[in-house]
Amino acid sequence: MTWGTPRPERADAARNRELLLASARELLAESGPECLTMDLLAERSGLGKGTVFRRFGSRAGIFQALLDDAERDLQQQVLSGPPPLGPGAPPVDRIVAYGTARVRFLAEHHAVARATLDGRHAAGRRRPLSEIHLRVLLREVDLPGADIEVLAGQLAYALDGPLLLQLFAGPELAGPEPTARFEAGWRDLVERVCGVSGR
Amino acid sequence: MTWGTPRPERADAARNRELLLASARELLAESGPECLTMDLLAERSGLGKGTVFRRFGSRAGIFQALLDDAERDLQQQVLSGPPPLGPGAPPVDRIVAYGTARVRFLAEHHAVARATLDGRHAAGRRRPLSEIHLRVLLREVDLPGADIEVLAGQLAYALDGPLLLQLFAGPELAGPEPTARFEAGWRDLVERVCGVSGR
DNA sequence: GGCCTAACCGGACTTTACCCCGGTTAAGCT
DNA sequence: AGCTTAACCGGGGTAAAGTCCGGTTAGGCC
Repeated sequence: MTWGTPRPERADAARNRELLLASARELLAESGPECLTMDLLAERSGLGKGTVFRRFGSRAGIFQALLDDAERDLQQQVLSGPPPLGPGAPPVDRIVAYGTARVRFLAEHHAVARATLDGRHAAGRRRPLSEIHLRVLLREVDLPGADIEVLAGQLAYALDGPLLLQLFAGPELAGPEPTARFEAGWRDLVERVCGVSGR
Repeated sequence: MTWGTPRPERADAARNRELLLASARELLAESGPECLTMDLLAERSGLGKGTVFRRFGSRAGIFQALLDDAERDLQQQVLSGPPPLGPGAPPVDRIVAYGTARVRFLAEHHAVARATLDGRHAAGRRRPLSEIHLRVLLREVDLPGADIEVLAGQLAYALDGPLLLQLFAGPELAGPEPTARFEAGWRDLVERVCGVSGR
């Protein structure tokens, strides 16, 4: 008898989870991440504050959950969408396509992404989705002597870091101009790292 | 008449600044970053809480100031130390050497670096020192068609990100084993990006 | 259907970052 | 030295995150 899932989530708990996420999205759309407080979220959802913390652990945890939810779409496209983002294209092309998609994703959700870092009890840093996908794709490229684990981490941060910094600095310069530059920069970086022969 | 420096820092203010940084270092050494509260720091320094906030703006600001101070040493070595970290070596060698130095720096100061991110009013994200140095050095390498600004940002985050994530996860696995792996990974990445011909 | 227990819920409580503003003092000029 | 003013200092006040524990309820088992 194996305990893969120690206990299924109770039905009311799951309902409250969805309710809280929905309220959070509402508040976020109305007045931005700054104004989303735990008390307000609890009141808006008609629940107690203890419940909010039980579900998400911390303020940052809420934003993390929101971001995870949004990321699932991207993940689906990567796993089973059309190439070159999905399976079927050469790995280097897929890596480049992933970067483009990721840049757009971050540009769209930068407010939430930023808020996941907030707070003293920040949601335990997890290895980002990007790193896992990159690791898989990099293995398919012929890279003799490379430490794939480390390289995947490096590229994942090379992708997210500068863009987020940019989005931190200027509130709303998420226009097409700078993001296009990041997309081109990513393509260039990947081709340098993988060599043009990898495709 | 130019106002390069709008006003020199008042003598008492400068004294208090040093006093506060010294107290902060003490508290940090005694009981770790978690226990450093603004009230405690003010009391320990014999100053008011308002003064602490005036100097540093926020809790994260204190850690930022501490980190800046430590970074100045590294900066000195880069600007005027012996090669290959300092001037006089081929640019690619200097970039590799910088990575090694940076990895060790982060491993040593990871607690403070992490705390820099804490708090809702995090110290306004600045472009890290790494990015500026890398930009200068990359310009000296022949990289046709590269967007140096973007590339410098990418490499700066490729250097800091994975290491910090690692240090976040495990409290004290800052041993030589993982850092050596990051150092090797950095060398490999730089050589791939710059081509072996760049040196 | 009734019981048992573990998980859940609420909301009062504590802690802590951050704000504010009246009183004080350093620095420069005459 | 005396004056002016801008900057500094103190510490009480506020808001919001995170904790705790007694009461409640869902879901499995007989």
